[in-house]
Amino acid sequence: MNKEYYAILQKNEESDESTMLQNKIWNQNTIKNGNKTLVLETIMNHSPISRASIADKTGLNKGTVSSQVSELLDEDLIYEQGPGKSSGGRKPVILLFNEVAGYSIGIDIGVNYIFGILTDLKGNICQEKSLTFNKLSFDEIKEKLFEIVDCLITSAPSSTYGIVGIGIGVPGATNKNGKVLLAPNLGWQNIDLKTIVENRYDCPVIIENEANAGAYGEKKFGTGVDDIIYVSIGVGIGVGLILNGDLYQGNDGFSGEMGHMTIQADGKTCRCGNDGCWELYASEQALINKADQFGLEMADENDILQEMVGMAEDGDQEAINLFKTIGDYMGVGLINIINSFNPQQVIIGNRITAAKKWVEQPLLEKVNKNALWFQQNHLEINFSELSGYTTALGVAAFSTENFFKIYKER
Amino acid sequence: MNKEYYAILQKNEESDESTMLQNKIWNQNTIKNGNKTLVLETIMNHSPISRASIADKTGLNKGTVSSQVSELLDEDLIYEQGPGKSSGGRKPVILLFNEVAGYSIGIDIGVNYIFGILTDLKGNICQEKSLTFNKLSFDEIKEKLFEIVDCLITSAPSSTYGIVGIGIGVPGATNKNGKVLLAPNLGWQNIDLKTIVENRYDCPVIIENEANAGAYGEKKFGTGVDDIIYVSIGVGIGVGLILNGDLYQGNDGFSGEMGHMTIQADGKTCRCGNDGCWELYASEQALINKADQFGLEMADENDILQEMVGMAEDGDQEAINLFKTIGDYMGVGLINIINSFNPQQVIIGNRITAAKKWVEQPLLEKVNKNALWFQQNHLEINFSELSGYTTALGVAAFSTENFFKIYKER
DNA sequence: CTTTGTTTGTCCAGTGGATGAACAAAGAAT
DNA sequence: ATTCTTTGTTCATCCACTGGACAAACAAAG
Repeated sequence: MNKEYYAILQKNEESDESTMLQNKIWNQNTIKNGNKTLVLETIMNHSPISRASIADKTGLNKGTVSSQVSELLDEDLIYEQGPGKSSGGRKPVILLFNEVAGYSIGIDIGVNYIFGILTDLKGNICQEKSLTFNKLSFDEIKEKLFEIVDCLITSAPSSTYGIVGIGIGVPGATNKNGKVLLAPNLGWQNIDLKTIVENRYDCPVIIENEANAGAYGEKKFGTGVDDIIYVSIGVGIGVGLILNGDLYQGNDGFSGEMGHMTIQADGKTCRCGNDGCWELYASEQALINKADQFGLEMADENDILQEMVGMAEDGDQEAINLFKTIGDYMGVGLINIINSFNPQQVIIGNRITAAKKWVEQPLLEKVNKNALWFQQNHLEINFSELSGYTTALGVAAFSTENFFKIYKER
Repeated sequence: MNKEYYAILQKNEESDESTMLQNKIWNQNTIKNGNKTLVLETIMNHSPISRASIADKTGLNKGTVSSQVSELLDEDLIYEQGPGKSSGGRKPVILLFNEVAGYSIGIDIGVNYIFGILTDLKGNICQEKSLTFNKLSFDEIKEKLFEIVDCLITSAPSSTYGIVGIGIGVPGATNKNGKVLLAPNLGWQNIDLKTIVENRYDCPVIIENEANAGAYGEKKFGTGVDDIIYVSIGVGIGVGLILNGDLYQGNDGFSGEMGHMTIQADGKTCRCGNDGCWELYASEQALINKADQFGLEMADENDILQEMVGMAEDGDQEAINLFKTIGDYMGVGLINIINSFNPQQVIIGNRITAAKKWVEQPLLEKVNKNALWFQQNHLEINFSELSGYTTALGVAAFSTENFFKIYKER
């Protein structure tokens, strides 16, 4: 099987040499766009705010701010709310970010569901739509996907910029060109999803791994710190890395495959060919492997977690102990992550959050006891609070960000 | 012992809140400095080069290039070599980077040695000086350090900018303010090395962890790819991370403590308190722990590696097998690193390179067999070829870079 | 109600840097 | 010897920011 994958991925070599990046030169345009972006960001982050306060906060000249604000008003990215409270002089004119100047679509494709949201430019959810399925082919899933996107597009209010982008998160490895190289749990291999979707809809499309999207979502809508590790634990384990404030994707886009990190060198062999992989001990796989001990040998793999949570809720001590063991092993992998990255925040997301009640304590105890002391100084370990929305919000935010990036570089 | 460390590090909390970064505004000065730097970098990377070629390559206007070149000549950062070969018209004037306009000092402080180099602005080594010692106090080491720096400064030819900076690499955890928080093998705790050195010499001082410095050295003087993991294996294991072309230091500067990554969850307990740490199996510690089996129980810890290498050289099968086992375990940790970071290059450095002959094959086999296939597509695994110079070159390059950074922001 | 001082936002001449075109110098090709 | 190329400088022009002047709007004090 591995050889097969290798062949698929080899085929996928694309000559990236063409991207010989032109050294960026600096001219009046650079400075104008830079300052315009600065003004826009100041308004986004500090509204309600007046022209005078922007000048004060950024250090820009009042005249400069005035002219940039005037252009932003023309472009409908901001609007004037009216006079604010005076502080002893002329009343300021309050400026606000016009978050409904455009809309973004975020799609989370799971193993047995598709979940889509429509957000405004600030990330507020305006509409959501989901459906579940079971073992569909790619073409069938594609139809479902189109159905959801169509529905979300239709529901979007009319706006200056319309749908600024579609972001799609998938449970698998994606490359920088928007191809899904491998999504084992969906049975996808080497699918050029970006092109397929872009051909149907007339807007930029971004394809991203589910854990990376989740990490970005947590960065955008969480506490906003700069070094965040998002650990997505479901049937497998994927990790999204926000380092120095940016998503780190790796040389080919395959970073964060920490489910296949060895934590038990002489342990059982994983389907990936390695021994003692973390996800054998700390993901749903650990539950699935013990399913028969709980009389669940006939259940669908996708249901076992829920069944076990039910049993634990009912006080089944064996189920609770199994969760405790899993929490302990989760801790082992998290220690590796913490010692490697010295992050400010580790966020655990995806389906395992359903078992938070039983895994959290053992996990925290393990980390607390065994991670290097100085790593724990400014460290937070949380379970995701965006619940099922993390991935969809993340990819939607990706698309919005991309829209502004294009705007900035114009 | 851990509690003790904790206290030390707790005390070290400094209010970083003051660093409320003023949003950077864009004005004519930004654009001028930006273009000037662009011209300088083009000359550094593509010399010999003429004004016309610079304009061509960068996209800048010929007039702009001319005026920037004129300033750079005034500042002595470049010089005119004379006329070059004509390609059918007027002969170009060849410009070259003036690498001897200043000098940088790089110091590598090891467990039982200090090694210092003097480099020009391009990183060419002009002078080196080293000495070894055994179990000295900090104050004694400090004196030795000053002695070496004094000697290097004296040996520097006179130049426009003189000594542009001193970089020091230490085997321990450093924070962003140049304090050595913890260097267990030197017995140092919470030492403000940067201030101490800066008070004696009138130039910027940079303190960096030895593995981070090594990573930077490999980036600067190696193939120059963007995602490099430098694995420094000596008595412990430290890792330096170059991600997206920049050093990643972590939230507090403690990234890369992968020596304490669990690879055997039920393994032996490490001095750090965790179980099954990588460095117990894949560093000199694995040798030291078996020293008595080879009749080396009386040897100094620092000499055991060399002794064992000698035995292996002489064909001692048991020693060779031990190295093979270590190579195999090195592979286990490298797999974790590769699956986590999807790097382009992994470089193994520090003392273990002495055993390359025996550890390399087992290591490569292990990685080849057990790392995810698609991670191996564009992956290189090398042993450092800068040998003992890696760390010193890295910190010297840090200092040079810092000089140019200050120059740019001026 | 009037006066005074403050705050907000606009306007405009001035400054600094990039640009394009013209130009001179120097050399190759025919 | 003539023509075409290439290189590097000069200069008028353009463009964005800056600082200061200014008017409008307002609060507070008398």
